[in-house]
Parts: sequence; C-alpha cells; structure tokens
Amino acid sequence: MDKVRTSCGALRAPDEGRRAELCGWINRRRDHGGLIFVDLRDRDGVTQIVFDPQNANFRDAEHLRHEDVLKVRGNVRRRPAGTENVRLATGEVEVAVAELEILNRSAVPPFQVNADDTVDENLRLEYRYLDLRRNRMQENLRVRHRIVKAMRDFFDAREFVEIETPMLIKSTPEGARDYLVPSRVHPGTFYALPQSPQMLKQILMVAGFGRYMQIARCMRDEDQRADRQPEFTQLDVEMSFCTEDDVLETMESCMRYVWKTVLGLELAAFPRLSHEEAIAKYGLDKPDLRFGLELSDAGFIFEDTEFVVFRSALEAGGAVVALRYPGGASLSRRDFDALTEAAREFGAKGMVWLALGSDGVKSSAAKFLSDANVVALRAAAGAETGDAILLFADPRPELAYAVAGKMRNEVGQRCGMRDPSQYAFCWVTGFPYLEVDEATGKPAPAHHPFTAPAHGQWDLIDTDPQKMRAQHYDMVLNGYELGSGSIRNHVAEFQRKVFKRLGLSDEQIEDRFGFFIEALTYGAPPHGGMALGVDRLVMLACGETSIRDVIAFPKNQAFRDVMMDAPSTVPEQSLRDLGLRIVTP
RNA sequence: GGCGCUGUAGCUCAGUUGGUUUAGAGCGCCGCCCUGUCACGGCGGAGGUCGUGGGUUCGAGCCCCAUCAGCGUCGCCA
Repeated sequence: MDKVRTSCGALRAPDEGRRAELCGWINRRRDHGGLIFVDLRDRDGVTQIVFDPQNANFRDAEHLRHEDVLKVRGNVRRRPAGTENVRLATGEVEVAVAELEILNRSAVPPFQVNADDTVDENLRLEYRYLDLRRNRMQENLRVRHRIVKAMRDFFDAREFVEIETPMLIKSTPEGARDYLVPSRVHPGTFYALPQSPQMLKQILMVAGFGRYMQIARCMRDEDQRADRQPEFTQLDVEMSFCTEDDVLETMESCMRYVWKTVLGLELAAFPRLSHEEAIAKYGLDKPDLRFGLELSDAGFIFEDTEFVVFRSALEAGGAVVALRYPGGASLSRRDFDALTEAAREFGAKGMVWLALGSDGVKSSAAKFLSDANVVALRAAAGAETGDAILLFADPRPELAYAVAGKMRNEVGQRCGMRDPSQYAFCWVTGFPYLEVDEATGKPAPAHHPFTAPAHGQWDLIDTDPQKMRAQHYDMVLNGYELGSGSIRNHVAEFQRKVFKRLGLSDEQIEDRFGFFIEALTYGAPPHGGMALGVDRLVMLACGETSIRDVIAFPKNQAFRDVMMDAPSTVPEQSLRDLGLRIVTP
C-alpha cells in the first residue's frame, strides 16, 4: 500500500507492513544510544516511532526535544514479542522512521505538557496554548463540544430554531451591572453587552417563532468570585403556549438526552420539590440530593429552655434547626471547633453540638440540655448512638435553615457522600414572587420581573404581594443551581404593575422598558422558558471543580486575561474618538 | 469590598526552636554513556536577589509591619 497520512491514534496490528505518514508533537523520547524511541502525539493519540542507527536521520533524531513538531514516514511494523504496550491503543505496533521532517522546534515549555500534573493556574492561563495541549483539557473541551452538539440536536429534533441575538443592546440597569460599550458614531451614548437575551427571546415569542433556543454568551460586570466569569455561556430556551410542565418536561428530556449521548448514562426522573419543602428539608433552594441527611425543626423541643441563645431566637420568631452527623460521636473537640468555625463562615452566630457516644452524651451546651431534651432531639433528628447532632439557632428562621443547609453539605462532604460520578438532578418550584432586598429593604423580584405569578394570583400584586408565588423553577444538580426559568408575563398592563411595585417611576419604565411593554400589547402569546449555565453543566459532567477547566480561554479570578493581558489601556486617540476622558480615582 | 491561606530552582514542593558550613528533593534542562524502551536506565553538571519594601535581632527563608500577586471563602450576582 502507498504511504497514507494517518493520525497518531489509528494504527493497529493489521496495519503491519503499511507505509504510514504521521504528524505530531514529541510527547516523550527515550534515547538508548543505539536506538531512539519517540512517542509522537496528536489530537487522536500517541504512536511510538523508532529511529534505527543505520538510518541517515539518526543524527537528527538525537537532537529532538519535547514538543518539537515532526512529520515522519515509514513502515508500520509489529513490535517484537514481549515489548508490546498494552496501555497504549497503538501499543502493538510502531513506525520505523525512514524519512524525518522537523516541521518546527519548541522552546523548553514552562511546565510539562505530557503530564496532568498540578501547575499554578496563572501559569497555565498565561501559556494557555500549552495547557490546552494537555490531555485533560483536550478531553474536557471535546466533552463540552459533544454536550453542546447534543443540546442542539435535541432541540432541532423538537423543531426549535436557534436564533442569534445581538451583543450590542440597550442598557437597562436593573439587577446585575452592565458592561458598556461607547458609541463612536453617537458620542456620549453607550451600548450594553447582554446579561442574557431575556427580553429579546420574549420578543421572538411575540414574533411568532414559538420555539427558540440559543447557545448564548452573556456578560455581567459583577464583583469577582471564585467560580464566576465576566462572560459565560447559557443554553437559552423559550416556548410559546406552554405550561410550566411543558418547560420542565422539555429541559429534563434534554438533560436525559445529553447524559445518554455524551456520558452513556440513563438519568432517573428528576424529583420535584417545592421551594418550601427544599428549605425545610435541606435548608437551601439548591439541595444536593446525592445524600439524605434531612434537616429537622428542633424549635418545639426548646420552647421552655433556660438556654438564652435558643430562647431569644425562638421568642423573636426564629428557629432552631437540627442536623444529624452520622458517626459524628467519635469527632474530637477540635473537629467540632472546626465545624463551628465553618458555620460561622456561613453566617451562623454559633453552633451547638451533641456527641451521642456509647458512654454517654457530650455537648457544648451540656448544662442547658435536659435528658428529655436529648431524647427528643434524637427522635427529631433520627440520630442513633454513635452519631452527632448539630444545632443552629437564629432569630431569622431563613438564616438558621440556610446555615444548616450549608453545613449539611459540609457534613455530606466529610462523610464522603458527595461522589462526583453520581448525578442527582432535581427541580425546585413554587418560589416566592418577591423577596425583600436586605440591603435596601425594598421588594425585589425573586427571579426576574418578567416572571408570571402562580395561577389566579395576578390580583395579589395590588392586595398582598408578599403572598404571591411565582411560576418560577430551578434545575439543580448535586447542590449547584444549573439554571432557572419561568412562565412570563405576557400582559402589558400587569408587566407595568410589576415594575411599579418594584419602585420604578412611569418615566423610568417608559425609558427602559417601553419598547418591551409595547411589544406585549401586539398579541403577545403566553410563553415561558429557561436558561441553563453551560459552563457549570460541563464542569459537573467532566468531574471538574472549576468552570475555568472547561472554558478554552477563561479570565483568572481577578477577571484578567493573563495570556493577552486584558483589560488594558488604549491609545489616547481611541479615547478622543469616543469622546471619553479617563478620570483617575 | 471583608476574611482566610499561600508565595523558596523552569515546574511541584520540603526546609526543625531564629544559628553546621555552599538553602535541599523529585521532575524538567544541559553534557557523556547505553540496541527494545514506553514515567527507559547510568554518570556528571548548570540553575536561587527565599514575591517586594521596611523592622526586630549579634544573626532572618523562618519573627513583626506594610505592600503586591495568586488561590479559597463570604457579601454581591433583577
């Protein structure tokens, strides 16, 4: 057979005798003096190539180094018996190099490309092209591609249309801060980059597309935080004439399809929890259902307690919440101190613990706990001898539950119950419509102001808005909020009322949202949808713990691109063109 | 923005109570040897303002203060 260009992962025993041409990078070289082996790597795998001393190219091969780029031609031959490498797909064969072409040399890399060692992340980001050359990142980005392709295939089969929405839109300063882009053509005015295509996709429903999806890039100028990027990707979906169930069914089926095609896993039906139930059992609106450890209300046990911390919390309308720690009786005081410290970081004022040892009960609040208290607590928490019980009290019940919920995750982690290869999806539904903003004391939408209230509750916006529930739902995976969605307002007048309730003046409503409310007046169909965080989804599917490891070119924690060095200053002339002047703080 | 942790060779890290010579190891890098390795092996070598600035001390990689950077965490994220 003639020479055939092939990948470095393709050759097998039956290819023996073929002439092959390979291109790739030097993954490793093993120089035996009289014989040189090189592992040649490309996107597809690794093939061993051999330089024999009688060959004219042997002298050149002696000077080859890691990451040099080669093109080689030669015969495929079986390796001598006993020297096959079972750990390599191509391990039965090798290529005896007849012709060597060095396509490019590589400088010595700042870290080893051929190993998945730990490397300082900023160094990885500075030399991202070398980092992306490594196995782990190659694999992650290929999984990401397959997930996104599966999403598109799924929605295509259901007759959704992918429609691109603009990146340069109008600033509507509600919620997150906008990234602004100055207009040169209209000095003194600005575009905003989309925080999400929310209003545009709703307008596409008004336009009659009926089923829309987009793999959409979103930008939010928020403060930096560990697992946040200034730009991120969403699977954005919107449908007309649909109910909440329709959206949930669609998105759940999509996840099932993605997991099946990409990971080969069958997902069970997603449990549905009401917001109330999620808080009561798990303390959080994003419960990790890979493990049980449900919380329990212990307030009734301490109604008459002498313990001032509990009593004052309860008298102020607060709560005492109990969390079982399986096997926790064997923890040391030091361990309990560490847990208490963790609870403080989560916003607790403190934590009371009980260790239910076989030799008796120890507790940080022993002198305040009667025997009857302990018996009742064991029953309430479902704890047995050998366990510990952790108690969290706060005058604000939602805070007591939130802390207990975060500690539940902590305990689950310590007990090894958060297996990253397990995928526990669920839905949380029936969120409150409004919540009170702690900073401003004003009502704020629990989701966003385009959400519709629960059936029959439209009038409550005038009479008792705090009682309203929203047709709003979250998809949760392993304790992460993957995304949320809602059935939307499609009635212009109600939409206007919502904005007023949120404290906007008529002028503000007109200026910021006038075009949108007007669109609703022209026969807007009932509609709803959802957006899922693709970065986070891919992260969990890859078993990674940082979204940066599933994004090709992420910013670092300070939101800098350390490879390109962005953001950066611009020439004075560029500023003048835009009518901008920098005011140094 | 608050808090915590980290910063020592190209990379990943060790470095005792503040004092033993020239601050170490593994990998990488350079040179020599090696014909069946695959994390090849053997021998030798280069490589360090201990993040930066100040302070305490007879003496600082180690203690103190400031600062910078990175990571983590909380606030924030309609």
